[in-house]
Amino acid sequence: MADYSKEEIKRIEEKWRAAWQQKGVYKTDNHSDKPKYYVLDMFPYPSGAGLHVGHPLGYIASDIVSRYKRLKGFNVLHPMGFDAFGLPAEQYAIQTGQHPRLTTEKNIATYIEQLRKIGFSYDWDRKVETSDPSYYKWTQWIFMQLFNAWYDRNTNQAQPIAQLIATLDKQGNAGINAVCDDETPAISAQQWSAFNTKEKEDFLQKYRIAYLAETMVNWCAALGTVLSNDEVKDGVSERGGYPVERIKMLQWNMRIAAYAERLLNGLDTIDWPEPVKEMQRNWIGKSVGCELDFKLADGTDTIRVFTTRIDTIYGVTFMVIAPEHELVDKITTADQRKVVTDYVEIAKNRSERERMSEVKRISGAFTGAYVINPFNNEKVPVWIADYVLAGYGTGAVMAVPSSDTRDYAFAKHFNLPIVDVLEGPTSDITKDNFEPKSGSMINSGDLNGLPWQQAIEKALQRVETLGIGVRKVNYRMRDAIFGRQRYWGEPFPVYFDNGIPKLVDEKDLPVTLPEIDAYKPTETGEPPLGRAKDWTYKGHPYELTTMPGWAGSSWYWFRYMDPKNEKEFASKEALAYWKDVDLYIGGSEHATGHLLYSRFWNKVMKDLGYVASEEPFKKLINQGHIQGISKLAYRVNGTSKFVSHNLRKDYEVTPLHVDVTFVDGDVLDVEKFKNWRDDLKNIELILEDGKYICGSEVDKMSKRYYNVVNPDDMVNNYGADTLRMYEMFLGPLELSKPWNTNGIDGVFKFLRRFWNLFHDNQGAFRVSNDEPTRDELKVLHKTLKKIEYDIEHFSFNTSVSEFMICSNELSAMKCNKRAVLEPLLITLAPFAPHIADELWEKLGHADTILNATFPKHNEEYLTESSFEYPISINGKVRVKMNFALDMPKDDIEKLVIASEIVQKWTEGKAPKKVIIVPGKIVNVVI
RNA sequence: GCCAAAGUGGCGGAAUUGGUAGACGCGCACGACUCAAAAUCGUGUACCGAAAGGUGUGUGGGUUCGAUUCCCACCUUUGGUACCA
Repeated sequence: MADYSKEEIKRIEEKWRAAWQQKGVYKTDNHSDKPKYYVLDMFPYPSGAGLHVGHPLGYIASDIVSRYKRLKGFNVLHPMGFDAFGLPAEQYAIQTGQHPRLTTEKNIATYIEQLRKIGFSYDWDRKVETSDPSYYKWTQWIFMQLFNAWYDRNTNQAQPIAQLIATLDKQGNAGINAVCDDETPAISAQQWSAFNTKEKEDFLQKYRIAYLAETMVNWCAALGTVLSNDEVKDGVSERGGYPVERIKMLQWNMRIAAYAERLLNGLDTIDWPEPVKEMQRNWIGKSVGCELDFKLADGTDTIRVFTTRIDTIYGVTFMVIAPEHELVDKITTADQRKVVTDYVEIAKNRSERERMSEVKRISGAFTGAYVINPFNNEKVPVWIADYVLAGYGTGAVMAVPSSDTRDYAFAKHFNLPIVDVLEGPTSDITKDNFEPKSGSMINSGDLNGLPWQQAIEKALQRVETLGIGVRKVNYRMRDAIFGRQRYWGEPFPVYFDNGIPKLVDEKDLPVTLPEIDAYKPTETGEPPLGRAKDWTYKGHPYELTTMPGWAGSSWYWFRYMDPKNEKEFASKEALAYWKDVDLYIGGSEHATGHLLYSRFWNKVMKDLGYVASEEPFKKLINQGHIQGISKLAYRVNGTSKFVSHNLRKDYEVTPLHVDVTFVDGDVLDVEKFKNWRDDLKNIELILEDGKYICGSEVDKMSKRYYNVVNPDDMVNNYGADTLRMYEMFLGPLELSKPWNTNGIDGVFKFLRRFWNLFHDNQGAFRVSNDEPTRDELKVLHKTLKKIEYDIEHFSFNTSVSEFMICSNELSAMKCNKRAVLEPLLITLAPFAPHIADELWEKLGHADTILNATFPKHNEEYLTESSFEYPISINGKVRVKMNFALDMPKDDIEKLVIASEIVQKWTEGKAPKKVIIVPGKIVNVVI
């Protein structure tokens, strides 16, 4: 006899997971007549804490879509792998000496077992691990392609470096329109050929997409490595929260800025959440304007500024240059020298963090120099201030205090003149409604009277005619730093021959990580790889930094297409068949990191002819985060006493995170708590009503807060099917929400009720072959329609509701008919695969339900001949009346007006108006 | 500060194009079964009111026969961003 009991669930679920594995039902073929569908999850970093209930949220959703698409006749690729290089394993290695590979492998094994228990339809034969040499061989290979490429603005794509060299041989760099370093000089073919090997390579580095350069980097001393901009949050490292400072260093970089415009335009072609697109747009930060020269009043030099508001040039009352600007020293006058030097010194030593926390503080110094405004020949003073950044534009701005809030604040603070140049209702900077992009020009010579947009164009033309500047587009996005002074990452396929960086031969890939004695920098401050003994290539030293975490994840979706290929990163056929990812599910925290870098690498690989699509991920969905509910106990400061939640106001207390497994509701299990740690053995508790009540707060689910809920426990208690459906039932996929198990019983009961539809009171399987009634068919087809609609719209919480409604209705009808239950079971299979295959087998099918066909709903069963109209009076529903759907409006109106209830409200008078919306509503206006 | 998303019962949430607000589930209450409890099943459950009725989707206004849905202003929460000229 088979109840849907705890024991039976365990038996069923294990039975099917074993059967699926043994039969290889999730193996995906690269050859098929069926249309392809590629569903991808953002692969996890395998942390030591294991999977918590938040991780599977997106995986369950993608698994439902995968299974649904398969039932719909698609050949579905649904792989999983691991982003296995990363800092935590290395930090652990530094502390314990344990090789990060061992930690990582152990964690991956845990993850796989946890994932297996939830019944995902991953094709594990396609698993990738970024730290596996057979994988990072190809990460290195792609790096080599990037090293051997430059960006040609004429064709607007990356080109082989050999082609650039050929041009340099022939004509120097004249006529080359490339994205390259700013200070790249113009050279002739003669100069080029006169270069020695080192000079040639140094010159090429200014063009390569992967290149070495002295750049300002975010140096994190505590982690002993540099970090990319997206790894730094609020001046501290995103992982660990250590301070970060800006220093100059020779580093590997990626010329992602070359792709700024294409990365921006591509956003309009992909189906991604608008907030993510917006974040990428902001990150790219395009601004259109011009650069123009201001001559110094003494005629010695010119200072070039970048502005987007050339229309306001008559309002320029001073100029500001960055403290790091190259002309600071030169133009500063003798009597201002001390002030300026002092200021530069302070600005230099202010850490990034201080600068950020002191955004509101206004500081600066006058250089003593003046420049001439080329439009009106007026003399304006030149200041230095750290609100002007050296790295953006030209590091100099023409200050217009009447239309820029920062310039305004600066002018107010130092008592500098302000000249209004815009006139309009929102053009006054002293008013709250100030809007810089509004109004028409005043006090602006021949620009007077023009709206600001037209004034920009006219002023631009004048700049061009005078030959003092050019139109210019600037991007906020910088090139990405690509090296890390760490051990646990991909080694570069690069060695140094007399200081010249060279690529290893392709046949010598992969360059594997050498074994070292300790996972920290050398005594001389070199990266950990400096410890490797005899680690050379043909007698030359290797590059000692490793690639950043995002290297391996910037192309992994291609590897899944053909994961075992030893000759190519993926075969041409596999790439041609799978093309790109149809659905990508993951967290929005990757908006400006992984998702941008992946688009970048994809575009380079497309330019070089390796892949076909311009964009890697056609549709993206951000799943929300499941937060943890932390439990708090309150230690009375300086004592070994803990006070219960509601009494804590009377004491000075420090909250302590308590392991959530010690707490039932709000009540602390005192014994477990005391036995938790040695320092808690002898504590004294101040109770309320004889209990210790804990406080709660919502935190990230993390080991650190002792609030992690493990999916294994949920699977043991309720089964994987219940866990899967419950996570979907919690609410919309995109929403973040704290984990609580309050509603899980409801989902469990639903599955049992569903099971019971197939069984009699004694638990015997009993399904009848009788013809279903029209009502039963209506329930069935209504459900089929709704479930299909919901899956197509990624609204899984409402599908679970619909299943519940359907099973409630069929239970009430005591329907156990095969013709109804069988199609219903197929629609449930993507959500609850274990119970589905079990019942499918009991229905007499030899093959798994995965190979069934998703049933089509039939509108015929859903059409009604009549409708129960809500009759509202002045918009409030008062009564319901049933009318045939084809009844003429006039007849409905007569019957409604004549009805007792309406008569009561109208008091016999004729209503002002009667609105009848067929099939929807009747509204009587009185 | 700026950009984006979101505010609906005791709780999670539903309402697909402007058309019955609160589906579904949890919780709670009552009832059945039971010596009893658990489990299970059934009934009820936005708020005020005995009822008639009234009030209700963050707040205030507007458009409309009709607004959770559209428009304007504001408040709150969450995420992103940090002087980008």
